[in-house]
Order: sequence, then structure tokens, then C-alpha cells
Amino acid sequence: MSPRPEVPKISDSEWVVMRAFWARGEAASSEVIADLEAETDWKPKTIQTLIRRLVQKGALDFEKHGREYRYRPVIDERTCEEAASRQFLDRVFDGKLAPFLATFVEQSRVSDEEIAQLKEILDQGGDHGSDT
Amino acid sequence: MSPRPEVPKISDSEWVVMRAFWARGEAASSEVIADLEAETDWKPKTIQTLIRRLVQKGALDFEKHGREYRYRPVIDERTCEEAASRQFLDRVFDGKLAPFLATFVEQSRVSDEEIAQLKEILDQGGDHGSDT
DNA sequence: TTGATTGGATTACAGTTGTAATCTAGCAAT
DNA sequence: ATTGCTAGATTACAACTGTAATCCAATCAA
Repeated sequence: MSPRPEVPKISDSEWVVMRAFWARGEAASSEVIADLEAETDWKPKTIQTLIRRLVQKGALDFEKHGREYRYRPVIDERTCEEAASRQFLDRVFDGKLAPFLATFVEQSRVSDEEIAQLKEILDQGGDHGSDT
Repeated sequence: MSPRPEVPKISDSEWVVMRAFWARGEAASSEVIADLEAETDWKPKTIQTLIRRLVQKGALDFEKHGREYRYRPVIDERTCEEAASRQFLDRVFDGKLAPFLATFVEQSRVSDEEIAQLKEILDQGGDHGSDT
């Protein structure tokens, strides 16, 4: 049993790239470059560098199609989000969710609508039976 | 009115140090070093380096007391938490709180107790309370 | 007074990150 | 076959990070 999915550490810029790949599922670099040039001001070469680093880290993998590669996320988006969330909470809020939410809700004036939505989420999450 | 508190970017290790200072309000390095040697395995010199970097970044400042300094956080803990929270949400969840909470609650098995606590927080933030 | 201690300053040093340019080789067009 | 385009590989390079050790100067114990 592997307890951790072995999530590689992904930097800020790399997250942007990963999200582009997760959105597409699988893509040539040219596609993701096109996507990201629309939403960032990175040069194509920068994006390719990031892609390559993600391959090195084991976050993406690829298969050749002629002279191009098609890349695909190796790691699951949820898993990554989860890992990053934990990391963040540990670092800033000592791992505790409540203070995070409190600070955020207080200072950011989350909309009523969003609050309702969050409550729904909590209702759904809170239905597990016996543990410990 | 200072429009932005100009929150410096604080690294993982530096967060640990800042939290120690926020806990004390003001302290000599020796005090924080003592605190942190208890909770990390950093050498004192490492901690001093981190303190010095935080001073350089403008996160801490100090006044001399004889040959020692007394350090004090320049930046407010809440403000920093808020900034870091936003950064994190932007990076991982496109700035959206709901997906964060959803992922976290689903995958992490937040306890029922904690869920209740979170709901309370939400109630305070935007008072809605129209369920159960 | 003199050595031991120790806080802060300086230096170290490799790995990561942001941001890209250049080099190289395969495919498409002529 | 030659040329040009371009995907991927290699190289660049400074700032930031993690993690300290060493150097210097002031203080405290003897």
C-alpha cells in the first residue's frame, strides 16, 4: 500500500500549466501554449520550459506522435488540490481549516450566495458514519 | 490610509518563524530560537538567517537593546493570512472558495464536529441560517 | 584582564523558480 | 533535395530557498 500518491511539488507557474492540461485531459504543447497565451503574458518558450519541468517532475507524461508529443497529466487534479490545500493550511493555519475559513470569510466579505453554497457543501460532506 | 500593506512574500520556513513572532508579539532571537528548536529540527543559525531575511523583506523590524536586538512583526498576522489565502486560492482553485472547500471536505474526511464549527463560522460571516 | 560565549553579519552552496533565448533535428512545401 | 518552420533539448541566468558554518565584536564569568 502506498499511503501517499507521491504528489510532486508544483510551483505557482506550473500550477497554471497543469490546470490547462487538466482542462484538456490531453494535449499537444501547442494547444496549451495557445490557451495560456490567452490568459497569461508568457512567451511560448516559457510555457514549454514549464511543461518540460513538469514532465521531469512526473506530473505530466507524453507519447510521441511524429515529431510532436502529446502530453497528459499523470497526477490527478483532486489529489493535487488536496495536497496543496494541506500544505497551505499547515503552513499558514497550522493545519486547521476553521481559522482559515474564519479569516477568509471575515476579511473578504464572501457573498451571501457563496456562503449558502459553502453550507451546502458542508452538508454533503458531513454524512459519514462511524469512525474512530 | 495606506492602501496596500504591501505584504512581502514569505516562504514556507519563514512562515514558521513569523508565526513564532506573532505568538510572542515581540522577542529576542534567542527566545524564538528556543521556541523553534522545540518544534523543528533547525539549527539556531538557520533560524537567525530566516530572521534576518524577514527583516530584509520588511516583515520584521527591530530595535537594539545592548548587543541584542528585539524583533517585532511589522506586518499583521491577519493581513498576511489573508494575502496567503488569496494567493493559494488563486493558484490552485482559480480564486474560488467553494471548490476548495468541496475538495477538502470530500477527500479529507473532516470530522462532523469540525463541520459544525465551520457552519457556525459561515453563519457569522453572512448570517443566513435557513437549514436544519 | 582575559578567555569563553554568543548575537549578529558575512559567506556558502546547491536546488528551485521565473523567464526566456539558442540550438538541433524532423517534417512540410517547393 | 533544399529550405524553412518549429517542437523539443539545451543553455542561461538571476532571485529566492533551505540549511548552515564561519567571522567579528561585545559581554559575562573568573
